[in-house]
Amino acid sequence: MNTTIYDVAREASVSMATVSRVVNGNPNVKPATRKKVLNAIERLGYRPNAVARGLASKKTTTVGVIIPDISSIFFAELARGIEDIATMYKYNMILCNSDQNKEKEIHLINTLLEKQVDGILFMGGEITEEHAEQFKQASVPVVLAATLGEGHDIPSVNIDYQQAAFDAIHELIKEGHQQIGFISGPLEDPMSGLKKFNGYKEAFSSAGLSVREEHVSIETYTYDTGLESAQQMMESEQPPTAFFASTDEMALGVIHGLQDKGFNVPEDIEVVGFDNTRLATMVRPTLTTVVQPMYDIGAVSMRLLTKYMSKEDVGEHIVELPHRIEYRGSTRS
Amino acid sequence: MNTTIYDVAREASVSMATVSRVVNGNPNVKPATRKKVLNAIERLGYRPNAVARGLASKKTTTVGVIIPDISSIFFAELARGIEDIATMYKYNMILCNSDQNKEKEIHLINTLLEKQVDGILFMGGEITEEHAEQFKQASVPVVLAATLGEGHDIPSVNIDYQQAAFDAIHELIKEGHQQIGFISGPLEDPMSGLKKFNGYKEAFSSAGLSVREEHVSIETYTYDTGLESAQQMMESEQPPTAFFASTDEMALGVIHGLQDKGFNVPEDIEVVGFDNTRLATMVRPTLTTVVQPMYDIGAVSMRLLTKYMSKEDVGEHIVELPHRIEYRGSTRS
DNA sequence: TTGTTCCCTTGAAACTTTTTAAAAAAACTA
DNA sequence: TAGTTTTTTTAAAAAGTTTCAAGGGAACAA
Repeated sequence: MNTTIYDVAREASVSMATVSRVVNGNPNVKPATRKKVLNAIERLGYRPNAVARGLASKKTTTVGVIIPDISSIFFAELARGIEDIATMYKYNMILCNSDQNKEKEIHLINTLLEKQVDGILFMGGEITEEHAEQFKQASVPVVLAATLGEGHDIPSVNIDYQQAAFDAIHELIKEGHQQIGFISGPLEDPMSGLKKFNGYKEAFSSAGLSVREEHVSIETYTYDTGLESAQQMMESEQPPTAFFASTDEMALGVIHGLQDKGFNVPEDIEVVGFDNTRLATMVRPTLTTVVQPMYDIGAVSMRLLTKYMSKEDVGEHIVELPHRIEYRGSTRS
Repeated sequence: MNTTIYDVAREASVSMATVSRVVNGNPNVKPATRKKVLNAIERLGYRPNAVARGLASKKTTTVGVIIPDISSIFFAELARGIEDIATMYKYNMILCNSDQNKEKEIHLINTLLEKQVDGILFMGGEITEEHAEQFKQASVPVVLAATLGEGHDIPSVNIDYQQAAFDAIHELIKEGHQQIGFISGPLEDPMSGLKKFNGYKEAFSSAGLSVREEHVSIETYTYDTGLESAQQMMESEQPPTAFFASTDEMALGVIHGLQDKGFNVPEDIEVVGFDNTRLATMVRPTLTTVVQPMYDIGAVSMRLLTKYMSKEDVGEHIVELPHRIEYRGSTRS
């Protein structure tokens, strides 16, 4: 049997309430008493029971984190940002993989609420009505990280994906490219898919160019897709002279697909990625990419959540972090 | 205020005990009563409070996972294996980053025990006396994943790192190499450092060769170190004709370092990595590497932990999973 | 038909460990 | 010495689980 606050109280001949005060650093304790209690704690090797504390105080100092896939380099980096800030504010995190599966997501939200987490940090694809409904009823704050909650007025931290994609494509067009391959996964993912595609289209139309359907690949967000799609597009009648990929991993695929077919990057064809994961410098040529500050998004969203949890005043609920383009070897400029 | 089991009891005009039985699937409840209770639960939108349940039952269905760095591609993959199995057995995981810092590790163990986790899955570098002491006093089972607990008799799941490194080096020697660069981080890390270095030395001595000091780089486990160390070694009087790197990330560094200096891989120089992370196929040439089944190590170790937690019989406490070499483009054979 | 036994359900109450509000005691001040 | 203030204690509350006992029938024997 573990020693409880009650044992400590007896050992120090005080009441449990006093022990509780000492443990929680409440200043209304006479120094002599505090010392007595501290000694007893030491002697008995007392370790407070956070579950009982949670029940009594209705605070668990634990947050729930729902993430599509922790083994993805992108989300892993985000998670690290989250955890660092959580630790800083003395929270622990229960981490759950959802695979962006709606059933799982809803189920996880419920599990986390049962466990009485003090807040939820959600990463995912689409936020449906049902999601929004769950969040509304949640009784604890919810923050979205790298996830768009458009039209649902849910606190979130993102960059402007459309603008970011626009900037990248715009830059390529400015360099003289007219045929630019767009390599992406499903558009149902608003952040990785739709927004970037919109940015792509916007850049084209604002330059008076029209999008060629055969230069748009909407498959899966994988290296292999990047590789295959790029090769396929190079077979088309009017092959692209540059590529934009939704993720760095896809961009690596594109580069290798091109190299395998004998093209030189960036001399023959330029390639731009998205995210600036560690992969970007682990490829030859190194990858020019749109910088999405993953770690910061995680950190900022967690910080936002801590504010909600301690009922601090929050300025803007919808945070948009800055983005930029990091020029490396896969482009000429 | 949330609805409690008490509210449900009143609504269904039964006692809390009966509600508890229904919620927990206890069969000793008349179907009619069960239905009444289920209806009441539905009507009130009752959601059991896992904290109260944890206090009463002394089980939290939560495990603690201590990991050096979740943003590392290697550990992220392991974590995914852990979480999948945890989910399968209805556990959640509290994930904590330790940065392999001993103070942090000890502190995290204590925090997790305070939170009354049902078990701990530990990943780290060295297991010191103090670690072993903590684990012994822990009152809940502890399993090491991809972490050596030599001499401490702690359950663990690993591959035979020394043998694996031996196999790789042995193979290179068999192909005629006599000068083989060894690129590693600190040897304090038993698994990534020491064991592999021992395998390297063993392979050399068993072939009657002697290790050249200038062909051994012990720096940090990073891409940049791989890159720089490889380049440096190529300057040495008798440059290596092959490289073995402790991690895939370092191996990528090696390959790019060599390529940047104008060497061809594998024609001029062969390179072998370790781990078989997703990186291995995201480089040109693709990377020949020792396969360490990260996902499986995570999954198996979590499964082992579930057995301990439910007091099942466990056969072998120290599990050693098989390894093999995956031949790809960075070697000639 | 009545009495006894046994099983199935159910409820009452104890228990889990801590926080916290209210009350009491102690210490200090004027 | 009365009045404050500070410190400490008492006891309730948090939301469940679990043990034990008892009620209600059913089945069976007499």
